[in-house]
Amino acid sequence: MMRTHYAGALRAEQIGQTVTVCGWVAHRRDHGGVVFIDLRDVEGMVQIVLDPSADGLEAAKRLRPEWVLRVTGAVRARPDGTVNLDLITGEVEIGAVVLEILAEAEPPPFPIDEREGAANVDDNLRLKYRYLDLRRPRMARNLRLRHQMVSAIRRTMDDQGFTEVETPTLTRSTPEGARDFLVPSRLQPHLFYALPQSPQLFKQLLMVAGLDRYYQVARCWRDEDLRADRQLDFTQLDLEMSFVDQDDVMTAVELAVRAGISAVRGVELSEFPRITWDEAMSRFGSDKPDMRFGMELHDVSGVFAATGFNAFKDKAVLAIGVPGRGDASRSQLDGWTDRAKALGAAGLVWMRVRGPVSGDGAPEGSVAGLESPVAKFCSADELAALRGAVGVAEGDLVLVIADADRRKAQQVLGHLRLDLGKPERIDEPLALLWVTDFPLFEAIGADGRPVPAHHPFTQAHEADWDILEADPLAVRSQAYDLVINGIELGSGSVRIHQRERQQRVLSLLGIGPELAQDRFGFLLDAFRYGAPPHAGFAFGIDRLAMVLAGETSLREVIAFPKTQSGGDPLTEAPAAVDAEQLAALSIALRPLKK
RNA sequence: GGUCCUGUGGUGCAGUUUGGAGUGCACGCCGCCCUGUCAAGGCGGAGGCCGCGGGUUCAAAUCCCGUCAGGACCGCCA
Repeated sequence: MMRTHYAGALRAEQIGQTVTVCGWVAHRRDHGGVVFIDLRDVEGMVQIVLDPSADGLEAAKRLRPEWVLRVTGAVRARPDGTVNLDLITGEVEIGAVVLEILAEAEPPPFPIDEREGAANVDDNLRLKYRYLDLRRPRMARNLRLRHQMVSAIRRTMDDQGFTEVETPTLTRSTPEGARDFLVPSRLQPHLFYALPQSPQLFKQLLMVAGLDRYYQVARCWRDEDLRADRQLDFTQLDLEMSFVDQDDVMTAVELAVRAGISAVRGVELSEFPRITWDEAMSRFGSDKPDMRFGMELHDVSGVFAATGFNAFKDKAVLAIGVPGRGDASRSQLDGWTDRAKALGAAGLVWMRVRGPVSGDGAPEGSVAGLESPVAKFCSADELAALRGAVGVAEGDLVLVIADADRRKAQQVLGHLRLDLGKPERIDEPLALLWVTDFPLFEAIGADGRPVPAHHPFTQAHEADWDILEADPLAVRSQAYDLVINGIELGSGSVRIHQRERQQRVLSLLGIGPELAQDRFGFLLDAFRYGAPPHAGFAFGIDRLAMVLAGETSLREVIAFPKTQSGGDPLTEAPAAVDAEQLAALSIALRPLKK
């Protein structure tokens, strides 16, 4: 047996025992006659003392940070006045009798401890030496937090009667909408597997198979550009249930998410509120609203219905009030205007609330107490009505976006709302909510076909099937998203389990019977044999862990993540392969375009 | 595909706006001293392709162009 105790787990109870611990040298403090070593292992740190008479004293003087040691000695209480309350093990120390060097170490390329000024190491360097980065408290803590969260979620799924089933990672393309990662087949040259964007079709087949309640902690792949909250490969809690409605799924998911949060935060959240997609867009300009703060959108189109101001005339005119930002500088205002334009708006109208609607106190040039470059184009009645609708007070700022396209105006203003109002911390407080009644289709594509908002297996509202072909954009779906602090955690839907309806939707999407049969005929075939009504959900394990860890990047909760350009500085993936490997796959590389 | 930020001894930064000697801070590293420290302390020392390439200039870490890498965002990701 290499050790008897974890170094970081020693407490006053062990005083008097002789123990053997193993770990890494965190610090060495050499006082000449006596040497202190902080020995770190997975549980924490403990102080090793080499007294002037100790056999290991000479060896201890050679020690450097990150050397690996095995130390045997007696746990003893620290002398009066030397207890270290900053250390959990700070009441005790080990008087070393045997000190064994298991491995020497070169100085690490960056500090392992996260003392002030050394916490922010370049991402590239951290990832190149990820095994050292993972020794640091932040990452060690995050990986454990993630495990505890997933562990609690798994227990909750088990308690609810779910069966975990693994599905293939070498499969064929699923119609999720993102680019597939392709894997060439050696046994069948010129054919390709695709890595799943989700186990969508397999879990529906498991419902046909009568499994009733399936879940999986599933690895998924999407070949799209990365973001702070998007990785090429990521993990979902994927689930599907038979003979259920939307509420049943939401309840099951909510239990799992709340258990995960409880496990790492120790808080029991109450039931998540639900709002419809239309309400989310109208009030927050986003289908994943951050509900931790107000600054809701106000539709003031009616106020300007007959305005003489052309920028507002015959447009959807939306406004938000920004509390206390009436003192924003011109360059800040210009910056937000640039942001609005970058997001596709024609411009941004700002108004400083400088005084009362009428009477004294309003500065020169203001109308209805509003100071703005465009105030002179609007009537006092219009601006007074605007103030009333937005509900601002003196010292506030009003931002107005006008656009012929109401959705675009909502989205732009929704972004500005986040830019100006989002709380600094990503994880406090926690505000989760359901967004329901997504439209079945989000737009009409360039080919004249509707574009699915979720995926083509999503059930429409029962009452809306009549207008599927006639007015597709008005069709509501039985699809629902879960949102945490303005981040989309996951989405799900009631599925179409009727073969005829499925073919209607596919045909509307321009996927004819032959193409449908070729791409997912196996699902349509399965529906011939008695498909139960079913519904499901999937949410991002990485994203939930990220928020609960208080991190703003997925990289901080993934052991070996990719950079923004999709590379791994540690393994240097992706990499070229041997000509022989390509030949075995019957693949020839074409020259890169300049 | 696009916009923006960053790149300076091993690490984290300042210096770049207004061109003038590789100047500075903290940590780390190496050596010596030191018996109660805990981010120990004291004394001494080493360490630089200012990401890379080109241009402007008498002179470039600093200005310009390109490029690479990392990051944030838009497009994309149902």
